[in-house]
Amino acid sequence: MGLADTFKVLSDPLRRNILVCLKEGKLTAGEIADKFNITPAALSYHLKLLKNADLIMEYKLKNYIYYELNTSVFDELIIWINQFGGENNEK
Amino acid sequence: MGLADTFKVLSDPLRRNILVCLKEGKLTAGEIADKFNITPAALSYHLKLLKNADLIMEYKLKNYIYYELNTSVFDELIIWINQFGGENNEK
DNA sequence: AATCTATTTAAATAAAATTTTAAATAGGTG
DNA sequence: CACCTATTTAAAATTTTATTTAAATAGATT
Repeated sequence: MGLADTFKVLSDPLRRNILVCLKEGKLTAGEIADKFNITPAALSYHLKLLKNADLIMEYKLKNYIYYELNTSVFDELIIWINQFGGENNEK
Repeated sequence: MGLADTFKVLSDPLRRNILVCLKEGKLTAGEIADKFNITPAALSYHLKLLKNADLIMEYKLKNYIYYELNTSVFDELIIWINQFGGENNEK
């Protein structure tokens, strides 16, 4: 829950790819697991990290758990990066 | 040497702080080690990772090794982040 | 040349992150 | 209610990453 967690969570390629998948819309844990070659338990671990870092949100429906993107945390990240001179990011 | 390495390298707080230090200008390995409570060998390890990820450059002068920032790699990072909707980053 | 200073490299160790396996939970369905 | 499906949790095993310790390198100083 902070910049440090955001960077840490984004350092894993699988977790970044999960976020990319979720751009299209919400998915259940099972649907995400199908897209990647990973066991449900391992996926659950990554989803928990993403959720703790506020990069995704979850809600239950029937006996599924849906996950969806939460992009608001990226703002903090951009601010950190921009301290190194964000002049070239206009376009 | 790619987006994956950039994220991985930035996931460590010490390494991020080293980059922040280097905003002010170049520093020798020793000067950096003084700013943080870390042994020269451990620092050297982190500097190597930062260098491999193209986040810093080094050059030798006398028997010192100077390190300086290379911010160009951040562009790639911004592009990745902006796929999630960079509308709010105008200001 | 001998030695000192700054730094790196290598090997061993320690710590942290990830995966696996097995068991638990919780909500639908027959 | 007994059972199936989706998912999580917990503990152990594995893998990856970081630190320590000791030795090596390279250039400066005497």
